[in-house]
Parts: sequence; structure tokens; C-alpha cells
Amino acid sequence: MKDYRDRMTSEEARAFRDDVHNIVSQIPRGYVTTYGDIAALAGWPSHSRMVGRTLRYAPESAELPCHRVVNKEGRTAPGWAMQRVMLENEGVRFKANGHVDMERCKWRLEIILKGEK
DNA sequence: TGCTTGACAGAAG
DNA sequence: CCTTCTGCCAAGC
Repeated sequence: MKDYRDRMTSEEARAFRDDVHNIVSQIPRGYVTTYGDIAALAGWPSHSRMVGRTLRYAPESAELPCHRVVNKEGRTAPGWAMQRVMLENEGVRFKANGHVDMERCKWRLEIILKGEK
């Protein structure tokens, strides 16, 4: 497992993008996950910001549900008001402070592995 | 080559 | 709760 002390080679950067796309495409409807989690699952724990960059520049053709990715506090991406609307249409709950209710809607691997809720 | 920018995270005030 | 600061690191200029 690589960590923040290692630099990405162009090949690893390609693999990272592919992993990010794969992971995001698997987020279930009605759930959200975080940049940091995606980065960690891709094998680069300290590259949460790269995930954001990757999604920002992701091609339309990838048809990724990138609106299901929020930061750890449940805040939606700045400058993208539509994201909240899209999530609410899927049933994602928002708290009074405008953040996603992470307790209830955060996608965890356990949900897949154990088949719970 | 060096400085600035973020769809981030976490701590501090 | 909100703002600011630090750490992070590929990209842009």
C-alpha cells in the first residue's frame, strides 16, 4: 500500500483515475461517500483532493454518480447547488445546517459485505 | 523551477 | 456553527 511519501507515476495516476471511477460508479442510490474514503480504497489515503480533481474533470461519457460524493462533514461541493437537489431526489436526508445526514446516508463497505440496510 | 490553487481533512479559536 | 490555519499533493501558470 502506497502512502503520502510516494509520488504517483503517470501509470499509477491512470490506475488511480480508473479506481476512482469504479468506486464511484458503485455507490448505491440514496447513499453518499467521502473523498477521503474513495482515495483510501484506491490505495492512496492522502489523496482525497485528487479524488475531487478527478471527479471535476471526469468526462460526461463516464456517467458517474459523482453527486453522491461529499466531504467528510457531509457538505456538498461548493459552487454546485444542483448536487443537493439531485441527492434529495434520491432520498438522501439533509440536516438543518445544510449538511448530508452522514449517520444515516453514508455508504459503508459493511453495507455491501454484510448486506445490512 | 517556484509559487498558487483547490469538488479535502482536521484542529483550533 | 463558522472562519482560519496547516498539511497534503497534482496541476497550472
